[in-house]
Amino acid sequence: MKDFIKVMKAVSDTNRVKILKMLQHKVMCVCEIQAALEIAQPTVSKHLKILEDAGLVSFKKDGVWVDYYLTDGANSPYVASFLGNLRHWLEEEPEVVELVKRLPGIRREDVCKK
Amino acid sequence: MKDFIKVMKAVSDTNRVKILKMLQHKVMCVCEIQAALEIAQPTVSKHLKILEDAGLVSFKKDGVWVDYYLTDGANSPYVASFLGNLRHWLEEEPEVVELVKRLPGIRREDVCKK
DNA sequence: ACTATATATTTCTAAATATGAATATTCAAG
DNA sequence: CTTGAATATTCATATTTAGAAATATATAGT
Repeated sequence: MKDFIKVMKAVSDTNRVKILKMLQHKVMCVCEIQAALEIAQPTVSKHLKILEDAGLVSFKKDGVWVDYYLTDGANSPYVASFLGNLRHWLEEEPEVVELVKRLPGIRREDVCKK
Repeated sequence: MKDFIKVMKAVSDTNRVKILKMLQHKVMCVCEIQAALEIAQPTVSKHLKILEDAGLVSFKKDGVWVDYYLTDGANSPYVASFLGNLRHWLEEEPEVVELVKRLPGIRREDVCKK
């Protein structure tokens, strides 16, 4: 039950859902996500930790950058089911459409290293 | 997005998930649910309202009693998908197994009207 | 109409949560 | 081994949420 609730709670926040929707399109580092969502960097890190604890995302370090990506949900039926459904869910949602449209223009070379 | 989050939040609470799991087995009135979960009656009513707002349950008045039951999720893909999955999810969960086992013994004739 | 029972609503409190500012850590480059 | 950039952690605060006690509403039976 604990694991189940953890996953559901993780996907009960708008910003976290937006992160998942973006990660459907490409692997992203923290500062890219930050730029896309326009929220503070620590807030992004915390959201990512919650998503990771739930088994929804994972990361790979690449130098200074930390690349986050969607998991395959192999160790949680809830995660697997959710990520599968999310592929077609919220595709028409204005906030998501807008985000995804801006996604190609958000590259770490431009966005970070201010 | 709003509706989506509403459903996810609704299913992010242990007691509400337990209510849904019980309603898979039978229609229940508020005092039966209260007896099963052993929490205060206003708390049960509030949980039921949250579940209803999310489209997960509905109710039918029967005299003084209010019978709650699972919806078919017809007006929300999120609800439909979730309730479908929940049928096989958490079936082995000790808390749920225990609850369901006690379910036949919880009848309004015995439980209410103290 | 009066009473008793089932349910809903209001109100308050404690705990959980999202957020950002400040700070710490990590890592690559010089 | 410093410096600078990316990320994580800590801390404080505002909002949300679960919970129950008190109260209100509704309905059946008398």
